[in-house]
Amino acid sequence: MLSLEHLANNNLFKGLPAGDFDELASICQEQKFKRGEIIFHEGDVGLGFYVMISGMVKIFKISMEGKEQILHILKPGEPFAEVALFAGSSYPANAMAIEKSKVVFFPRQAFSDLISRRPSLAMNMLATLSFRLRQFAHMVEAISLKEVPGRLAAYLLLENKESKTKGEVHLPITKSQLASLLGTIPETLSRILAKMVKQELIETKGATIVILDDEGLHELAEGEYRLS
Amino acid sequence: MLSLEHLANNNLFKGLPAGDFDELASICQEQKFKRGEIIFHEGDVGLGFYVMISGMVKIFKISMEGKEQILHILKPGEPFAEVALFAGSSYPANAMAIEKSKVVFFPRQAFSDLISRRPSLAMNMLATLSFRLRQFAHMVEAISLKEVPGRLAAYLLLENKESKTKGEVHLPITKSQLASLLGTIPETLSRILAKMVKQELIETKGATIVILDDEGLHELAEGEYRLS
DNA sequence: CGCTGCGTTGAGCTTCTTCAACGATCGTGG
DNA sequence: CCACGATCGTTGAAGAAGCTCAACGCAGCG
Repeated sequence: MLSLEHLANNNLFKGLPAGDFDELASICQEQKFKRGEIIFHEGDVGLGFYVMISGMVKIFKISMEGKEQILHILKPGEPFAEVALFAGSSYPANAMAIEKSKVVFFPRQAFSDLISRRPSLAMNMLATLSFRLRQFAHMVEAISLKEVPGRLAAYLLLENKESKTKGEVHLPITKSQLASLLGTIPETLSRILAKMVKQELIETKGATIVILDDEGLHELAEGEYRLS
Repeated sequence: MLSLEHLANNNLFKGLPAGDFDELASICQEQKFKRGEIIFHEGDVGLGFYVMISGMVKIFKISMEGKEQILHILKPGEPFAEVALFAGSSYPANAMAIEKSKVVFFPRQAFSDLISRRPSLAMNMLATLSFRLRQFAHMVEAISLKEVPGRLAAYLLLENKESKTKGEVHLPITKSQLASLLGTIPETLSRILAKMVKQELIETKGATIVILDDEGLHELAEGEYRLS
């Protein structure tokens, strides 16, 4: 039996009767992954879904030529691979731990049973999926309609908004991974960071980025301005 | 009161007790839109969601410079704008009728009540959203990892698979709209179609495209081949 | 200490977009 | 029924953004 206190605060399980946690605990199992370990491949049969406990996981696609596009970076508390539960039965992308990670795995059938008995759980899951859809719509817009400087600016502003240290963004992932998340390659990202520094929009200290010109970044992100 | 026979066959409502249809009919309303009419704008408060009855609707984003990216093309039977029901309250993109269209509108609260009382409806909605997430993952992959010829080839093969007339694809939308759906512009699409014709992968007769080399298109779509 | 992965920079090239012009098609109103 | 305008589609030439390839510095870790 597994301690699921972490999960009680989780958005997905909010409002769930206490008794149900025991039932959940009896059907789920903890799994650990080392940095770089694959959790599942695209196309694998989806036997269940996961909730992050600690560490960090990336969901990504990879092309024939080896270029990678990260779809999500998952942090503690977030569920992933829920899609395989409700539509089709295979995972739509790959998942890899990008640091040592601990996750909880919920087998498909047992969870599906519970969800159909618990309207609040179903509603929470609907909210989760809807949120994901929003993120995806945003991602498609960014990749298709904005140039790399705009995407980077939007990313920095978003990270800054969610960070405690206003004005200083601590990149949670390597710059190579960030490039892949933004739909570009490390070389391009590096050049654009350099340009932003030269234009005094930001300063870089390794993995920390200091935001000097918040308004300038907003204009870049909105496409009102360019980094010529 | 509205006749909802069309909806009984709808995936979303499959398995719903007959009595619930009366309840649904009492809360929903029919709406008509002319070609080119806006159904809602991105950011509008989402008062409910829609199901297509007839016609065709596009969901799209638009950039500062006016470039458009189509996220979905909706055909009869498909629901849209469900996201606004469950997460946030605003529509995440714009919707426009691209032909004369009829839709049914379901107000938020009434539908939300019903869904929390009907597990099967909740499960169907989860399946719908999950399917959308898959589509989006696929779209991000295509736009980010494939070049335009690859995306076009993938589109043609998909349309052909879902069409009755094997080997002949009837484009359901204009080529300009198709360009926007594929994340490019009409000029580029036109040039690539011309190249594909020259390489005898396809033939074009207006809005009909004849597939001459199915395997060649597959190789293009998978990135194993290029249209040099 | 050396290896490996990360990050940076330069040069050249490919793909795609932009801008412009023009032909074809379609729907509509006279 | 024809004529007109609007939209759509095509093609050319030029330019820009980003990618590829290559080289190299650097840091962390075994």
